[in-house]
Amino acid sequence: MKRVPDFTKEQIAAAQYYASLTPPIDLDPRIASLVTDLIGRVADKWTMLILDVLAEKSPLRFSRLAELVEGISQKMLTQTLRAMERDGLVTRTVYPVVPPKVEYKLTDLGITLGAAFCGVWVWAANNLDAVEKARGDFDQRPA
Amino acid sequence: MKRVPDFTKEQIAAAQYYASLTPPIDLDPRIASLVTDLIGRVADKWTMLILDVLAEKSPLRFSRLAELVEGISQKMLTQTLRAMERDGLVTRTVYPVVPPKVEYKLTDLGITLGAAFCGVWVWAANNLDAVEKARGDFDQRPA
DNA sequence: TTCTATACGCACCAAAAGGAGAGCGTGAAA
DNA sequence: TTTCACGCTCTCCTTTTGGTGCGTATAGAA
Repeated sequence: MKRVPDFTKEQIAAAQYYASLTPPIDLDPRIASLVTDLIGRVADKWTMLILDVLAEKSPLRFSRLAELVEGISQKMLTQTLRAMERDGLVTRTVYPVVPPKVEYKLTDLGITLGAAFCGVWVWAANNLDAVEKARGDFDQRPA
Repeated sequence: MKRVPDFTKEQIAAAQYYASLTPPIDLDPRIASLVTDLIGRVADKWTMLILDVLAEKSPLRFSRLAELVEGISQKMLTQTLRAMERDGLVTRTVYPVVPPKVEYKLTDLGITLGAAFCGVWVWAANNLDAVEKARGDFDQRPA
């Protein structure tokens, strides 16, 4: 995630090769659309970022999360955490003390999703320069 | 992607184990924020779906893409394709014929991004039931 | 001559996302 | 007695997103 695991280029290449060679298994279109929906839900900026900080440090209280997830508003934090809880990605534990104390923690499901996203973080970190260059070239181009 | 490659549970587990054990490499925060932005750009519903169909079939003309990416409007298709082109994920080739013919094709960069997202598709396909169950349980819970 | 196919750009509008800020309950500290 | 901490919720309000429909250029077919 923000910590980039040291997959070697060989490992990444192998994974890509693997994916490219695998014969397509076409899913039941009903399932495919459910998967698509789920991806839409889960491939969300704030979800990814929260997943990231919770993967690094867990459990975390609400206010601590608000500090660590840079730029998130209270509203979005609450909203996203609720959705993640509903999807079974985090647990929410309320301690009946005053002032209130609530702890958030990744479930096993959440951890595996974090691992799955890891590939995208790695890609982004590795290809940042390429993307920036592409953008520069594109913007330079005549209309 | 929509075709689910047959990673075994063991391979996925290995990848997760790998990611969990890797010591954190904290990035330059400036880079981290760029990566975050890039993720936000790229982890978009339509981008992922377009990436998906282009990974399966390429090159594709605009109107063919519009048919294959279910539910996308012309406007969103144009917009997303332009952004992807700018980011260096697809190439756009215009044939000066009439009626116009334009072909879109993934670049190498686009292909590797598709491979990176593959993990998320696999996760979604594998954990669809778990998520649905979690949602059911959550919705059943008393307020 | 009229019609069609193609890949858009543009203007308009409705809906949704998301930010800012106020309020709330309560026990302990000052 | 006032203040503060914490984790929210609720109410505005602005910004963004995204859909719809119309216009356009032009060679060839009918």
